[in-house]
Amino acid sequence: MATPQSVRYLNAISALNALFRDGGMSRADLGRALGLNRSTTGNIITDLMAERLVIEHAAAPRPPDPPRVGRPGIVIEIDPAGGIFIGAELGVDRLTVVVTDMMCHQILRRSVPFDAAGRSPEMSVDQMASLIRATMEGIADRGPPRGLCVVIPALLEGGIVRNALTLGWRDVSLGAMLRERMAADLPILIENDANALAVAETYRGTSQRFDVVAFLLIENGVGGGITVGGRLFRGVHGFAGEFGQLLVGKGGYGGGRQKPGHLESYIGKDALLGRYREKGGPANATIEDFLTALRRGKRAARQTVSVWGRALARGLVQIAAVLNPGLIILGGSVAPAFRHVAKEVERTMNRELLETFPAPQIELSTLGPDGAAFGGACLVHQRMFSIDERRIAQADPALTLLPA
Amino acid sequence: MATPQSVRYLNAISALNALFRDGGMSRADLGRALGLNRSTTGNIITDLMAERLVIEHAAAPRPPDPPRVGRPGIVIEIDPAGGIFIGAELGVDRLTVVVTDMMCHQILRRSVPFDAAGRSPEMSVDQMASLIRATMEGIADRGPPRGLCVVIPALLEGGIVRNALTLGWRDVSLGAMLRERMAADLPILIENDANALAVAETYRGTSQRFDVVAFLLIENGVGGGITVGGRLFRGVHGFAGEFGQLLVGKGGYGGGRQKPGHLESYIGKDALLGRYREKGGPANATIEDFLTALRRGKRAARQTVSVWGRALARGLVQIAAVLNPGLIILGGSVAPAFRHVAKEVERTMNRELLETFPAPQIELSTLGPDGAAFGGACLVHQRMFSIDERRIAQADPALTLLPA
DNA sequence: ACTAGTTTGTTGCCTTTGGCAACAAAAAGC
DNA sequence: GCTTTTTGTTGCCAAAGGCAACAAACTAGT
Repeated sequence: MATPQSVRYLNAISALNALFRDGGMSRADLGRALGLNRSTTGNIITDLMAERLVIEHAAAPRPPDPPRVGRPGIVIEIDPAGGIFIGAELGVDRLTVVVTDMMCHQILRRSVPFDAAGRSPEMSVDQMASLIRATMEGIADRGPPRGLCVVIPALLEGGIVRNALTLGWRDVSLGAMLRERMAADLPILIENDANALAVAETYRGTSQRFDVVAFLLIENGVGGGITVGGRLFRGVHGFAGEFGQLLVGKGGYGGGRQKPGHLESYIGKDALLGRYREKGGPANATIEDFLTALRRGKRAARQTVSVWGRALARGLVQIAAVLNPGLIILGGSVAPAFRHVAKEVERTMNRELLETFPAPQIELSTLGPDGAAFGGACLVHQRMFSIDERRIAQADPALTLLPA
Repeated sequence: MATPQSVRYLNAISALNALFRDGGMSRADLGRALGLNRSTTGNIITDLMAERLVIEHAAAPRPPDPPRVGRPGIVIEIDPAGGIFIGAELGVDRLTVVVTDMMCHQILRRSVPFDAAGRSPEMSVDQMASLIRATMEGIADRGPPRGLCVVIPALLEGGIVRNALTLGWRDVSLGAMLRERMAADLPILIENDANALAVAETYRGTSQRFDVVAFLLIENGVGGGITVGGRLFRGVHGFAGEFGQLLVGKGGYGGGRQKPGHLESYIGKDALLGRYREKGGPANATIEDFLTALRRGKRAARQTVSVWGRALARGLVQIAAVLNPGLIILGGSVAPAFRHVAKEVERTMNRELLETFPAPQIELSTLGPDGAAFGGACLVHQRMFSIDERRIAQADPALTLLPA
């Protein structure tokens, strides 16, 4: 169902996105960009200002690079103090909170060491909640929190942690636990780490160069996320993009927890280091040691990375064949090894794919260790800037977020 | 940009879809289903009747099963004579045309033998065009043609046939050729056969039981199509779902054209029959012969299908891991072999996928040899019943299709 | 310095759309 | 036959966008 009010909602969201994407501009320019009348645009801006979503740029900057004739417009921009978005990552050994402003620029981060194995889920969530609260203190001037997204390395199903191998959690009602501990009107999302990173990447390269992008996260385990038009593709149960389960052979080097044949057991950290040892690498080498050895051209590392690259290429071919993405981004602590096999991997992909089939571009993630938490903030931001089908059906003119 | 007229467009499309999905009903019932006022619903129906899209059911049927008190409503339904949709398949050895009514029910089909190898693309398209024209004769009483979709076993890119191995076509501007030969105002689509079959399946089981469905087409080559919410997922270049390129091993039984390791070279018809011969099957066995031998429990066939099933299972695992579909449908002339390995395949999938990962349901396609052409008709139908973003931006109140 | 020309933001009026209330019509139940 | 219930239609209202007009603010040229 749509009502005359739905039109305003749709146009307001479009206006907000145009300002987010293309930066501040005058009402007249915005109207032209959206194909709306100046008067209509003016009304929309009035509404958005009432919601503290946009603001008139105080000191109108005087240098119009191509000198434009006529009365200069008042620049409208996303209100930097219109609110904040909070992303929080609950990792195996670290809690990280990232706060972004309305432009989704990071304005604050906190990170503390953490030992998931040593405490119950309840205690972990308590610690996370107090870290979030502590982080929010002192930035009340940036406006109200518009939402929170907790990111966790786990298979999720509707706010419930089905299985978090690295944390040792099973069937934990994380959503309900967070709801109890946070303000009642705060929208709360929960997301898988690979998915959050995938969204973070589309926010980084704001250009959104490709409609379909796959993100491959290579740590101990191997996960992934798929974005279509910048939004997550989740599959029926939310498990799409679990690339670790791709079959790339019959064996693998998993340490028992991983299934033989899985991409995970070929290119994951455990597998890589296991094979490294086998080839003569030091017994207790870390991934950083391995990468250093690679840069120095050590033989054991070179041999190891070559096998690693072949398995990776096979996995990437599978992803390309199914999704036809424009870009595949590699992330996680193991991903930097790709530099040393890039040419080989690309050659393999072009060989294995049909000649008429365009192979995707492969890139390394440029996100740092806060990437997942930042992705969480992006997800809440995205939610606010996206059209909510349910809102179209309402005659409610308020543009505020729905409760989670 | 949205205007007050966009609201009418959105609501009219919703009404049309409700009538298509749930069958005829009164204005009052429709209004309740959509959450719209009775008066608004009445206005929308007036508009739709003017477009010959819906009609008042002539003889109001008198048996209200749960006897309802009050004035009985006039049943509104999709106008069966409101127009026709044409799907046409250009196969290797057959031309098929299927015509459906506004409810997307097949009302006519024609199929003639054809020899693609023996003639130029121009001649082939000529023959197809005259078959379509001949089919349309004599059904003018069903209303105007609302669109045509030509289905072809090829890699397509924006109306251009990039590569049709089985037809021997390369870089043929099929779209332009059809445009020349058909009425200027007829919307024309061109689609890959596997994609058309995928859409046909979602139209068959109108229930649309799952949001994400993968269709695997197993003929000589192996292709596929992916639907999300009933609509095709195409990837950046329109090549998503090219499952034939999945890597399931190192060898395979391709006849030179197929690449080693590809799913295609393991489970395609050529590969299957090649392996069948190797295991002692008759030298010139057809796929039908093979399936008969299977039903009769012949040893060579049983051994062959067992290997075939293992490769298939590996391919299905890849699809499940990437897409997390609720259902994978197997189609094509080789698909019936699945019955003999169903249990084994499902066991393998459950073994290879993580326990928390829900394996998709696997089913055999129930579409007959006209399935692809029918899918073409479905695609045009779907196009008319879907919201066109471009239309929202227009203040044009007419609901007719855009030119292709 | 001054005028002409251009662009901006706002205001009033019109059209389209959906919601609401009222009404006659048509059926069931008593 | 009368009451009750439901349907489809008809005015009237509010909300939204388009259009035209206007004052304001700035550039360019004289």
